[in-house]
Parts: sequence; structure tokens; C-alpha cells
Amino acid sequence: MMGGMPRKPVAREAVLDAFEALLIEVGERAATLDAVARRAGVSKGGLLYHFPTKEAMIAVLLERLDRHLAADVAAMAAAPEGAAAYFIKSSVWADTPMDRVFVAATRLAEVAHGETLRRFAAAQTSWLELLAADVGPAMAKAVLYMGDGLYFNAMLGRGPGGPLPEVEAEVESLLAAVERLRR
Amino acid sequence: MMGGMPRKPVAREAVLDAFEALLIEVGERAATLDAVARRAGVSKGGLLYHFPTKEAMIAVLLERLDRHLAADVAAMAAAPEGAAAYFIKSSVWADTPMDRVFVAATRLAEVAHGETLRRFAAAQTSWLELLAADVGPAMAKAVLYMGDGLYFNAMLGRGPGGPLPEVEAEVESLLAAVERLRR
DNA sequence: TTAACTGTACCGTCCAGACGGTATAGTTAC
DNA sequence: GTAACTATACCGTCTGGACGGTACAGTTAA
Repeated sequence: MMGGMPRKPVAREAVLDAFEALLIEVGERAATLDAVARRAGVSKGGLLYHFPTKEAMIAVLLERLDRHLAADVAAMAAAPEGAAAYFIKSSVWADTPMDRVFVAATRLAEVAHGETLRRFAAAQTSWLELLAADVGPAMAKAVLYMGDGLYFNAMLGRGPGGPLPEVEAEVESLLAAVERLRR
Repeated sequence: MMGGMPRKPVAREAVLDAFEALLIEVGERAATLDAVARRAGVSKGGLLYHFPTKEAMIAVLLERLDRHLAADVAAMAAAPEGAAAYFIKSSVWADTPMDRVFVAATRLAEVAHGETLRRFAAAQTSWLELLAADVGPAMAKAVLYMGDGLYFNAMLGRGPGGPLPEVEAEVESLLAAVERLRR
């Protein structure tokens, strides 16, 4: 007689995670609906129950990106070590939720996905402003590109689980470089 | 000898150029055989005469990449302004043949194309060595990532002919950054 | 009861590649 | 010198498979 609450949509998050993982590991091309459903341990019908179209799935992934991006900008603004140092450190691949959505979204951007490109442009602007406030407008771009380069290299090949042994030393040298730029 | 001299294979280069252009402008996904043939003004049959499979077409594009990469490394080693300054300047999008193959190949790398990834890794090593000889091993990575970041941003959206008005000033500030790193 | 699924069957489209045919330039036999 | 021949350089169409998406009937858990 008591109307039971409907059960939780466990598949929904699983599907999003699977989509994200496939984008990172095998790229946009291979992240098909069938592959995503299989990886999520969900039927294709179940997937389409939550995301009526692939575009809808992308849209929700971009919402997840937005949340992490906003949190990251806030953390960067409040970072005691300074925005630049925070930015470099956070640009290294650490398999955090933020890293994962970001790289996943990058795969979409590579396919020239308009909406994704717009988010990236907005994020770049935020980062650049914070960097300019930290190291000055002249050196901000240098630091920004350093971080982008770090991400760029993380994407190329280091997706499936490549080498990250000397990363520690790498970050150290980049932070030293930032210090020199800061004067 | 039997058989006559063949007519010139005009389609071959046209097809390669079209493939390159489509990779840059619309990404790997949309660079289909049909699209390439159409853009090259060649029939699909004609395309497949020269490149029996898509993989073969990619292989020839990668050969083109190799040639430009080797020439670029040589020019970088001999650059009077120093390897680092040359590297930064050459990392900005200038629509040169080298830029075009490089970005086109990047589109393939994004789809996790193994052979392409291997070439990039090799190129990175060469560049890093030259940079280390110029600005020292500690700062080499910083400069390398700056250049990569430049390319990364050129790819995301700025491919089809985005804004390059303030590029001049941008390069100036990056070169200034390099000078500071050089000590 | 109802939301949250599973499973299967199906459709239209697009893609890589196969295939058969044609055009043309040069070579050779006569 | 020209007809016959040959290798190359294409063209146009077709096919088999995969992909995004639809439809819908049944199952399970709150």
C-alpha cells in the first residue's frame, strides 16, 4: 500500500563514466553507443532510457565538465602557492575526476564539437586572468601554454596508462621555470 | 621494355592534400574516403587506385610528415637565433606545409593511431635534445611545453583560419619568457 | 504501482573497400 | 606509319558491416 520510492538510476552515472573512459582510452571514434553500454554493463536500451540521443549524453558530460572547471578556477584563485604554481601542478595528468572529464571533452573538441570548443575558450580566459594577476600579463601566456603543453602530451599516448615516473622531477623544473618568469 | 610511359598521377598529390586539409578542418571523423575524393576532385575509384586502403593513405601522409620533421629539426639545430627561439617561433600556426602535416597528423594521434604516436614521441625527443643544448636540461621541458601549448591551442578551433592578429605580440612575450629562462 | 531497467528486433544512413569498366599514352611488330 | 598491344590512371556502382536511433514487450526492485 505504501508507494515505494523508485530505485536509484545506477546506470546513469555508470554510463557517463564509461563514456568518459572510452573517450580517454580509445577516442571519440570508438566511443559508440554499443561500446559505452557494454563497458557500463548496461543494455543499449537502458542507456537510451537515460540519454535519448548521443548528443544528450555529451551535453550531460559537458555539465560535469562545467562543475569541475568552476571548482578548479575557484581553487586556483584561492591557492596559497599562487595561481601559476597551482596551474602547473594541476596540469599534470593525475587521473583525477577533473583530469578525466577534461581529457574526455578534449576528444570531442578534436572532432570540432562546437559546444565543447566554447567551454574551453571560456576556461582559457578564466585561467589567463588568474595567471596574469599572479605573474603579470606578459608572462601569463607563457605559463598558460606550459600547462596546455603538459595536457597535450598527457593526451597523446599517455591515455591508456603510459609512463609517469619522472613526472615529479618534471613538475619541479616547470615550477622553477615559473619562478624565474615571476621574477 | 613493354608498355608505354604512364601519364602523370596528378590525382595522387591532390588526394593527399585533400586528406590533409580535411583532417585539419573537420577532423578525423569527417575525413572519409568519399569526402577526400570529392574534395580532391577525384572519383572514389581513382582514390583507391593510388591508396588501396585508408591505412595506406595515412602511411604516405606520415612519410610526408617525416620529411618535414627531419627538415625542421635540421633547421632548428642550425638556427642562428638559437634552438629555443626557433622552436617557439615555429610553433605558432603559420599555415606552412610543415604546420599542415603536423596538425593533420595530430588529428590521427588523437584517435590513438599507434604509428602516428610513435613519430611524435621521436620528434619530441629530438626537439628536447636541441632545447637542452640551448637553454639547459632543466628549462628545456618548459620551453618544449610552451611550444606544444601553442600548437594545442592552434588545433582547437584556430585551425580553419582563426584569429592571428595579436600573434605577433604573443610570440614576443613567449620569446621574452624564453630569454628569462635561459638565464 | 511505478520507475528503472533488460533484451531483441528492426530501420535508414554512412563508411571502407571491392570490382568491372574505360581512357590514354607509349611501345612494338609489321 | 599504323594497327595491335600493354601498363597505368582513372570512373561509377555495389556490398557488407557498423552505427545511431526506434520500438516495444517483459523483468526487477523500491
